[in-house]
Amino acid sequence: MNINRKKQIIQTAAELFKENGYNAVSMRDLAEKLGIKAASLYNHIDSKEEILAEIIMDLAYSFTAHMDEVKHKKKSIVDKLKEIIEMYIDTTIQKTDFLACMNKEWKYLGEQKRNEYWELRENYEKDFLNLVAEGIERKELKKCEEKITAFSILSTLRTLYHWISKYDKIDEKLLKSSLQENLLFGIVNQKNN
Amino acid sequence: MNINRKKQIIQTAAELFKENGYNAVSMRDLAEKLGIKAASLYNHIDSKEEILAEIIMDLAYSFTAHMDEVKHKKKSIVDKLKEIIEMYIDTTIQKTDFLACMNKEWKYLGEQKRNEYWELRENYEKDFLNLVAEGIERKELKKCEEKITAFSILSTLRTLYHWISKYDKIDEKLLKSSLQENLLFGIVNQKNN
DNA sequence: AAAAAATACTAACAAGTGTTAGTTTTGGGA
DNA sequence: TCCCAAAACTAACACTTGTTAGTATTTTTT
Repeated sequence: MNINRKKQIIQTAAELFKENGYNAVSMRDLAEKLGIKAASLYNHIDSKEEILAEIIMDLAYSFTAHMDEVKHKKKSIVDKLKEIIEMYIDTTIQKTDFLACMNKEWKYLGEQKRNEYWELRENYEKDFLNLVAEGIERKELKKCEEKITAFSILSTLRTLYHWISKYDKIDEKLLKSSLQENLLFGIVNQKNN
Repeated sequence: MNINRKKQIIQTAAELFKENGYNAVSMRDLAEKLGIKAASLYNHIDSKEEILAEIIMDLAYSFTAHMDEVKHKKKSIVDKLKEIIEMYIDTTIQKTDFLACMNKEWKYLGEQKRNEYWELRENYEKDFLNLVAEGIERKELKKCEEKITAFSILSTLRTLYHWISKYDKIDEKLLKSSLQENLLFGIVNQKNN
């Protein structure tokens, strides 16, 4: 069992799932893109569902790990938020297909993995929410509806893959600084008011 | 042919599509939720694809219509953006299921409708982008990467349905003002810097 | 070069898909 | 009450789905 072949299958599956959605991609589609027959896939993987789990779960854990790392750092809340944004952008650029699958196809994980994933996701959101709340307490952030604020930033980050795959050339630094500026400081020129 | 029955089918389909995705919902699933057999659906609709088109196309045109209306108004850019945000929130609240289908299932429209939809969507984005660009010109908005800014706001609006269906009680006014504040003026308390 | 292991293949399965044809039931207007 | 259209039904179709069994081929190890 060649592990590289398995990785290749998963990578190819991620591309297809991102483009067409998990349910619209058949094992025969996947096999064809790899130049083999569908049945041959089963020498390397157990099921279609397993492929999706392989795509999603590691990535989900890496987000959790990063959040756990950041939240205990001795930094301002604004800097923590910046770091989270930066990490999300990095991951989106480096693992576009995997991230797209995670954020739009997780519903099709088998029940067990889906629950596991969901817990990670909920905790990530809670941690994010807590950061916002703490930022308000410390008066680093304006008073605001924490849930709405958290949602709005996470929405942008989670769908970033959509825009990134539209353009083939991305100025990573520009993207990071622009997004941080927009999400944290807004877009209205307040000097003129 | 009772037109109310057709509307009922489309509404029920929208709920299912939003929840499980177009491809994961079979005509038998849809029929069952309506208390009939799958074949009976075809007394009211021509195909599964038609249902999706009925869900999406009207809504897409209403967004285009609203944008056409707003962009020629004599208002500040900030107020135009506020109005667009407000309209998006209204629609998300009133037609949650339809909007969810539009924003996450449009890929499964038949080729013709898909192209038609795509054009509307691209034009909407272009108009939005132009508003941002004009705002910068007029110095109402800060200098920024217009594309990134436009993307970031539209992302939030497009995935709002996701959050709204999580909570059953929404303070509409609060949601509108909070989101406008966050998206346009940012979240960082700049008085303290 | 022989043996073993990995990976491809063909063929087929049971179940599920959207849809059609033909028939029965339902319900409101003459 | 009879009629007719609307809308439900049963049965079946052709096709696609994920997956398995069994076999051939290729690659690696000895």
